[in-house]
Amino acid sequence: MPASSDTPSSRRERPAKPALTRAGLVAAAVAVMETEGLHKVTMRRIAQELDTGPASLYVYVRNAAELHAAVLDELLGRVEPPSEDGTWRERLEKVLTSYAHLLLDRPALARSALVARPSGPHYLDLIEILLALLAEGGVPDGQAAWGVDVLLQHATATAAEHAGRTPGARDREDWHTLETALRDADPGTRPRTAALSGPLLAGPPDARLSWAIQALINGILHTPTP
Amino acid sequence: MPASSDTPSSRRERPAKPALTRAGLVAAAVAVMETEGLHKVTMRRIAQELDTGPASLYVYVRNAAELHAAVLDELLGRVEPPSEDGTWRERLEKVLTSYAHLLLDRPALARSALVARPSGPHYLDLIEILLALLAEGGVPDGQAAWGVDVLLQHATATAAEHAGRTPGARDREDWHTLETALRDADPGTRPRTAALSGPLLAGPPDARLSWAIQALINGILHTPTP
DNA sequence: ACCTGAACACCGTTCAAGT
DNA sequence: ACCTGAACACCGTTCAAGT
Repeated sequence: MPASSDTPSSRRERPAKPALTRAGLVAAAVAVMETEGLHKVTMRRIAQELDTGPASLYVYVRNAAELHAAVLDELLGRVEPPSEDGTWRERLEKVLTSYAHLLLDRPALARSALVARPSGPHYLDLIEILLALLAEGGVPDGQAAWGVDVLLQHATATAAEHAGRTPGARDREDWHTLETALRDADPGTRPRTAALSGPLLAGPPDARLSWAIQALINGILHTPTP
Repeated sequence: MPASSDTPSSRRERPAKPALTRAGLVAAAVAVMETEGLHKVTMRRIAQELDTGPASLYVYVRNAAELHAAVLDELLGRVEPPSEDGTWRERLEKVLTSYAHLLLDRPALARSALVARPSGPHYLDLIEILLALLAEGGVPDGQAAWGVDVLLQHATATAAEHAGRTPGARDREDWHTLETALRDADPGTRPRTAALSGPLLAGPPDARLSWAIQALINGILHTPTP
């Protein structure tokens, strides 16, 4: 620990540049993500945060994508573990909802989770938890294995999808465009869309997520693998 | 028009720079995407293709994301319409499979489809088709409306997910990392994962997609909306 | 081994100026 | 109105050189 030779708060109160480690790098990246969003988690920005040049980071991380993946896994550590009481279905829904909300609050991370192939320890923990709950519900092994993928994929995609809907977001317009396109569908050429524009757009995200999770569970439970 | 003082096919046979239009811009973008991939569809690259500067494109398109969305919608026009024969389930699966394969062949586009909020005419056509098929199957309106979202989301996410698995891909490693992480799961700490690592990884993409679509349909069919 | 300054090869977007 | 050169403010990654 070389953080020794400093007189009490010398130059500008900076806490004596700690040695660079992978953990420190990831921690800095998480901090920047929480305060400024994932789009600021760039090699250059994090390097600056750590008082070095971008080239230095490549000692600990293969590329920028790997850094984003590490940030994601860090966050996955905050998924709430299954509660003690309730049916397996309720507990399963709770875990997935907790996961979804984590991402719902971090739009850009949700989008990156969809595109990255997570493989960190916290992601593996999450898979184990979901498999255990499905086993508890008596879901056959093969269906459980394939089902976990579908469940996580849906929760992630939903978070990424609704991420743009928040007040201050850049891409609110995209939503508005789709909304009006559906609402203004011509009953002549697109009758079903016109008739269902209400339900297509209706429902708070939470209600839709909850319904989708239950529908997914029902499907997984009742559809044998080949 | 300063392109006048040319003798028949002067300088390098270039076919007399056609007037710029939105359609021409999108066509150029689609061409570049098909030949070089979406990551080459940048404002600068397309501008170069059209013999102009990047600033000129902003007359027809608000930003790069809108250009990508236009390319996506163009491609959605190639989804196969439902066949005449077969049950509604079979026809529904075929449409979704056709959609998924379109994206499976274009990794980067699949990823962008997941993150963009499509609202083009071809996307609306697709929604109409899916709603009609679900109606034919007797799926209640509310469930059909919410179900369409889940079905499209799954097909898109699956395409994006398996996109990286192709031979020449950059991110093959991501897959390999997850694969070995699952296969090497410690039976002590992650027993379910260790036991199911086979099924978790098994199955050709087509079989998994087909199973998931059927599971989704079953779930949608048997889960009433609130 | 670890670290880094500097460079390479790109981006998207804006804006003042031209036609 | 439409178009554009040039600039602004960024990127990721590599590499030769330093310690």
